[in-house]
Amino acid sequence: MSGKPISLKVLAAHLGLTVPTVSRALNDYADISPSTRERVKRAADELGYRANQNARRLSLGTPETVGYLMPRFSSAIAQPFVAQLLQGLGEALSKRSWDLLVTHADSSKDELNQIERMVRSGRVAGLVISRPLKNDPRIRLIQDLKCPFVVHGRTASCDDYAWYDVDGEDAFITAVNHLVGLAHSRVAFIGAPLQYQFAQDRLNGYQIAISANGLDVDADLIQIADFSDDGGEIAMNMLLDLPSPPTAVVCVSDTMAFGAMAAIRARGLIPGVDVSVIGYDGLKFGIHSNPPLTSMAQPQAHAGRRLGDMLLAIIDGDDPAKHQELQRAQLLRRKTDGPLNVASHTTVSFREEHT
Amino acid sequence: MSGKPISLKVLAAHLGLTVPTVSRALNDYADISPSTRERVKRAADELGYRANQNARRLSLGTPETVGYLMPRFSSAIAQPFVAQLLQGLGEALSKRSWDLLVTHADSSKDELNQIERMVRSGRVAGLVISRPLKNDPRIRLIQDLKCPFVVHGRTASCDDYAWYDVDGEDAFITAVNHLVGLAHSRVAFIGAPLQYQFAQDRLNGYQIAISANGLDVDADLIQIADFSDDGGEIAMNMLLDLPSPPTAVVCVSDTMAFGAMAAIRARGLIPGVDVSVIGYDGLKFGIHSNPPLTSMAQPQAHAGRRLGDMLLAIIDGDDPAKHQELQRAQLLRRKTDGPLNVASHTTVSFREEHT
DNA sequence: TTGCATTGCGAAACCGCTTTCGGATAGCGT
DNA sequence: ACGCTATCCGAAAGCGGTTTCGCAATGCAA
Repeated sequence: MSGKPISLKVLAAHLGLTVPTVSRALNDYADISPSTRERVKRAADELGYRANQNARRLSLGTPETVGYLMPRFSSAIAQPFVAQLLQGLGEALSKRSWDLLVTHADSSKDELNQIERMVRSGRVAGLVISRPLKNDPRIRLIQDLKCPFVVHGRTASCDDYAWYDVDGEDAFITAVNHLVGLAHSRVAFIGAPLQYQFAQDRLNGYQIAISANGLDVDADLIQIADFSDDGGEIAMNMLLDLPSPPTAVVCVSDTMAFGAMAAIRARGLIPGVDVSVIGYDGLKFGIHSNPPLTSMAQPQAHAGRRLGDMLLAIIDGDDPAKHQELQRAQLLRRKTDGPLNVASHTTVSFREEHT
Repeated sequence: MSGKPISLKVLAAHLGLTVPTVSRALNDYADISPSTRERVKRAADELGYRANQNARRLSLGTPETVGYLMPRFSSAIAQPFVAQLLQGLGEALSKRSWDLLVTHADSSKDELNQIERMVRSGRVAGLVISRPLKNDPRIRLIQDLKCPFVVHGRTASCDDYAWYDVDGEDAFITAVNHLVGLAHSRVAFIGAPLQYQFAQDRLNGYQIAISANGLDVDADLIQIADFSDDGGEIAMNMLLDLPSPPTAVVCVSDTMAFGAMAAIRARGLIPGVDVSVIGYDGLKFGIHSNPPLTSMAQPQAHAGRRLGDMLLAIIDGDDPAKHQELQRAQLLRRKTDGPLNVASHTTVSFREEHT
């Protein structure tokens, strides 16, 4: 079980057979007698033979590997989903013993170069990308390269490729409806730059739900900021400085929601009492925030598994357009969604009159 | 720039040269005239030639790839460091355009099988593993396989291989000293199962510091639990149920500390006021916990970079034993380390007298 | 016994690239 | 004119597998 890898050649010599025969025996070809097939397999086991994958893949013409491009984060806090996604992806791929290659790029340009190299050099048979922009250059490039891929998320036009996404529009309708049901009428939105499609989808859901509930879509209540906790904090401060501040806010991510809560607490207000907050991601950490964050939850490991399965199917020849999955997010109630607090509402109005 | 990859053969035909000549031109061999070398490189650029890596690696005899084994987590909350570590690893490897393979195993047995397959099949030229046990079977296996590797962490005897670790003993001495400096005399320890070397190291630091400060090492104040937030909560409850509970506690991870804080708050006590808490990891999220968690911080991306550099050096032939790095953790003060609170101390004593 | 299909394996070619080796051409001195 | 050394490139072999093809040995029927 130790030492240097053993090649097919020495295995064959050991058995008194030729290399191709042993190869076919191991791969269950019909033209090898059952007896020698068994003999070969037993010997392979005993010697601990493992086919050299570089040779095998060269011959097969496929790398049996897919690549994952780690998203470039503005804030380190946003990364917890990566490990779970990778785990799910790995599970799906390991069913066929494919490999998972992970890369990270510092700039968008780097990223495009990396993609081009990975596929043209035959390193990967498919790609998974996360968090696409509305019009994502990576997708165009990968399509040009005719490389199978799946997108974790969607772009503005997403009819001709495979994707797995959580329905952000639906989730924000759910979130807003929930808050309106708690008697809130001034519900704000804290979003990320709209170049990200997910940011746009969630904003759409927000606006749809606001209108559907007979409320006004007040542009002041829509704050777009950096996709980070700091961004959330800044956005929330803008909202609280409004003449007529919101009594509830929905945020495009838990991370931004954490920042928003910091801003709320900094003014002596209590998230979930004075201002309700709903995040998005359902991070486990939310249990430990102050107070525990209500959020729209989504299963990341499941996303990884689905993405892996879809990609393999497409590599096998499936039509990518047939593989489009929209998952619904679940409202995960913790402690930051509360009924409209009339007292703090008037306090706010009071403050408003004196500024 | 599009379509199917272009092979060396068609490049050569395009140039009216032979395959080996083109290959050597691209690889800067001296026996190729500068003029044809330039001509070849220009043509390669224009046609977007990329050497097929499977072929190249087969010929070279090295996969130019290293593998990372994702740790198996008892709790999904424990994963945030993975993304940063991978990012750092990727950076180090990309300097030589090596690849990073990531795998995940469900069981320890699976993990050993995966390791064995990865190295014997020539998929990776080296391995990185995280969080070793005191006597980790993975390390023995990898050594048997004669595969270069680096460990993120250490085992009980760690003289003969390469590792990068944060000095947990030192960190806990720092943490305990800090708390004692705040007048705490009953400082507890919340730890993970001692099969993990890091858990042992941190416990050692705790015990050393307690003794060095002239305090008694009280076995009741040492709680070992599952390495998760729930574990931390259970452990803290045990401590608070003690006849004479601690006024401060150090935890082997931020995650466990979050759980501990939940237990503290559940009793109407305030972390950092009634009971001080110091975590370990310095997670960004700690800013948003209730209250913000004081922690022993360590830079994970830096760890990844160093691990990558070390592994490459070892693959190049360096003596693994020469590559052993101990990083110091920094005390990151936030809000859970406070001076001994006499009021709550007596409250506790009061409670104690009446049970 | 001959004839014919089956069975079971070896021979050869190939995947795309690298590297060693040898030979043709050019450049130089004499 | 000759020989000699450099210079530059082509020929061939090899990395470790897979796959197509063909042939020898066996089985069976006639």
